[in-house]
Amino acid sequence: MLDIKFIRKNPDKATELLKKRKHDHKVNDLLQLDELRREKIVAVQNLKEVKNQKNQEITAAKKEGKDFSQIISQMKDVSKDIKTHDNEISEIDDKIKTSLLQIPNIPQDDVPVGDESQNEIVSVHGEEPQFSFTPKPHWDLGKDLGILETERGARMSGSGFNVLVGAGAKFERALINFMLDVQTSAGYTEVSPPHLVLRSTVEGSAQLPKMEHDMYNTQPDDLFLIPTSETALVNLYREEVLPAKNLPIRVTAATSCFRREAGAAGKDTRGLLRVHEFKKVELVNFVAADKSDEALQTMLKNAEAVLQKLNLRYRILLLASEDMSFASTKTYDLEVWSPGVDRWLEVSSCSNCTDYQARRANIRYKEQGGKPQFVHLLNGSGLAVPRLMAALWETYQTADGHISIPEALQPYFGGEKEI
RNA sequence: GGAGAGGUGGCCGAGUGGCUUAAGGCGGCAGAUUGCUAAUCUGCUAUGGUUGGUCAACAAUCAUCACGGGUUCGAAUCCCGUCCUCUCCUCCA
Repeated sequence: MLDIKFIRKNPDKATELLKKRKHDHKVNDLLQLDELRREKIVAVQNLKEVKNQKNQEITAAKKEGKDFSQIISQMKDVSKDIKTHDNEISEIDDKIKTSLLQIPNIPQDDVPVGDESQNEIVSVHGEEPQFSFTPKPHWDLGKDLGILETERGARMSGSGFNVLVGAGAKFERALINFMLDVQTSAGYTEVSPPHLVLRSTVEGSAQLPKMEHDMYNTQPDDLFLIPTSETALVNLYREEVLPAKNLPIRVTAATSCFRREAGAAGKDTRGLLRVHEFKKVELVNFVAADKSDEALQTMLKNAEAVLQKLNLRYRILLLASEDMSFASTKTYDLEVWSPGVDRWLEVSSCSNCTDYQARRANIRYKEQGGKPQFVHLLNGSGLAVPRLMAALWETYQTADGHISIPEALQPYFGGEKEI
């Protein structure tokens, strides 16, 4: 969430910046609540001061054996007033919090304004692969080679679920190990978090209440299946004050991700393009407030490294203000070229969320002798497995319907060169 | 799942209704002293909110003893609920 002090001091600026996201929030209503809250606090604070004084008088009187019944009868009313005010304040607090949670983060100055048609292509890398034949889409390759079972997956779990078999399953495992090795040698610490998390954890990473219907919830314990390991990783240090010398903290995790994708049925869902359960290597950075711009560039390079080592054609997009996720101030997407489906596929999204998530999850850092302040959080994929695998299969397919193993992956594949 | 014990500041640990603006210790910071990497002494030691201020140092004030309710003029302390930790039993990859 945003800092209400920022909104209080710059209401016009805040409104203007949020317009970039097509977010028409009633900032004035929020500020009125804020003012009311402060009035109430001043009032109740004075009452409590009286209460504390009188309590001391009672203590003294009792010690000296004097009568203090009159003070007590005065205090009954004061205490009642305090309770009334406190209740009102906590109601106002709830409203303010709800309001703040509906306000997205503010885009940075160099973010293009508008919807996804305004996304900027920053750069395109690698050559378009050439074929002497018509390249197959990955679902045909997978089916013909017996390594991807979409029908059997759907039979056991419904549409949007698939089964990898034999070399397909091995390919996925090789890819994950490869990507984790790339990121850990780039300085990331590997983490294996839970896949089920508490409601409060999901709230901490800003996915509730907005995303509730996009997530799988389990009963009777009310645990949520993580839609991305970002959910777990961001919460690693919730409610903590980190020593500044420990920063930056860079963590990576390979986890399954679970998404209901409600409303997306039928759209770009074939094969591995959009599934309910998939594996992804995630990158999360906790950095000092003045280091997050730089960290975003580094994180983008970390994600790109995977595509480069696999010799894939890809491009970098700078997302427009309305296309970014709620918490982000600036987001780069990585899209890989997938010749069989003849499309660019999104395999990573790297965002600088500044202090937006940290304020909500209360993650701070502190210089020795300094004051705590909120860390800046960045997250990015490094990368999402199914679409990357689709692009690899399609790019590396051979005329006789096989798939050659990219050189970088061969060590993870027992030295084999072809499926 | 069953039985029991517990949750107090950065850490240890006292505290069974007002004398706690949380004792004492450890650690940390600053200073004093000492002929040396030690000892001793003194002071300081959290977070958040609100108000005042050249919104920066700071000052005042309120809140915070796992969390949320309740009883009371008054709660770290009593009552209820929740969460977590430990021990034993049960179960189990």
